Amino acid sequence: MARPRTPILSRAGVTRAALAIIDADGIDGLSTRRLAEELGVRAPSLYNHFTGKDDILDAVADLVIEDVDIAVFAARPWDEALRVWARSYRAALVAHPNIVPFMARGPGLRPSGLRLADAVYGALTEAGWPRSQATRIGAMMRYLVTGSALGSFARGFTEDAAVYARDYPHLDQAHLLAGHSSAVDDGAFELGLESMLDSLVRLYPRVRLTGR
Amino acid sequence: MARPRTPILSRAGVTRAALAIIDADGIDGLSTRRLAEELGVRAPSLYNHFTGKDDILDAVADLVIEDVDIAVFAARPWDEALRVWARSYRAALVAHPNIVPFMARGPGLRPSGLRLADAVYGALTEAGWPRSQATRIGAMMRYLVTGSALGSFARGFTEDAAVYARDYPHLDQAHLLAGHSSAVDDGAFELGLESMLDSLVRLYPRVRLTGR
DNA sequence: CCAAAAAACTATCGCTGTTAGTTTTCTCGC
DNA sequence: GCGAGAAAACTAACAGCGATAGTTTTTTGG
Repeated sequence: MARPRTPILSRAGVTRAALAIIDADGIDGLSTRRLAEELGVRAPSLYNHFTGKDDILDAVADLVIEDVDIAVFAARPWDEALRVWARSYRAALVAHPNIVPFMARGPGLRPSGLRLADAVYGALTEAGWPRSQATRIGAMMRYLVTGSALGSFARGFTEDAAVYARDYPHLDQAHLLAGHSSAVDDGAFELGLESMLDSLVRLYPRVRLTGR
Repeated sequence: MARPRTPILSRAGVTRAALAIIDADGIDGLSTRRLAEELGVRAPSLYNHFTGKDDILDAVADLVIEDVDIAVFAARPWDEALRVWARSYRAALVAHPNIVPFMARGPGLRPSGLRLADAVYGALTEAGWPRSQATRIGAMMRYLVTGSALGSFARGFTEDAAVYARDYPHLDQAHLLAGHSSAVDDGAFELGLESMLDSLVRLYPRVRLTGR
């Protein structure tokens, strides 16, 4: 087959198919050949639409981030908006957990990531936060969101509980139930989120417009 | 060469060499052949000491985590110990940033990771925190530490500032200087750490021994 | 209408992690 | 002290990976 009358591939279609594979089989399940096959095409054809695999993964990351609610910054006070935004950010990542390690690794210059940073920073400075603090706050919340989306704490405790109990006396059944892992991540995220917001609200009057 | 009179490889030696490669060239720079060459050996010999590449990476992760100070939990009050531990945890990761994405990805059952979890959980419950809260607190702090160690926020803004300025009006020079990135990460981490500790100290009297 | 770009292809490259099977050396039980 | 078996290196090889070069056909634009 040479060039078809109507194109088989498109960036959007390839990106959606890649996300579906990643959701189903993890990031290692995505190979260019597998992706191409799913799309009824041979692997090198992908290079007519993407510069390489990283380009595809960047597009997938952007697709996931598009679901984050940044409009809330225009509609609510800064603290309330931060809460809504952080929860929506986390929800978008948790919906596609297998892509998170890639997003955590190569952060840089994806358009939707920059849109996120710009929205948070703009809203905070507009509310009167000093610029340096606004940067820190955005970064701090990002750490919590990505950290909890990686879901790193409780996962892995799935095996036989007795194995651990012998060597690590304080870790008991509560930790070891695989079913509890997402509840732990949820609770830890909410605890962190409210702790941060609490401190920020308390800090706000002292810092507003004073340039720190 | 068949079996040598004195073994060339050891788990510790391979692990150290692997960490050195990762520190120098990132996680993608580590291949079994490259690692073997560095050790004066052929790649398959590694499989006499490790079950596979993941086994090597697990060992590297353990090696890095060994530097985290968990003894402090026996010597200081819980809140002060948490602060020291979190900073030491972060410092250990920041010293080897290239391994962090791997550690964030596969968290599970590495011995030193479990030792960490056990120490935090034990110290907090001993101080009177309810078990469920102790779990959440440990996870929450882990999110902050790993998130900030990924250093994901400011990195990537290294290119020409003008490119961004056009599309993202709120992101200005302050963000774009590559040299500022680690300062941002430091500041955001400290802000998050103190926010969390502040809230926990405030929560403590209400929650102690009451079972939440 | 023709040249150039676009979008598919085949063939292939070098690299990866890993396995199989071989050889030699060390270690341990009798 | 010796024989069996484990241990630790090796060579050879496999399948799969991302990516490139070059080909063919179709669409598009001046």
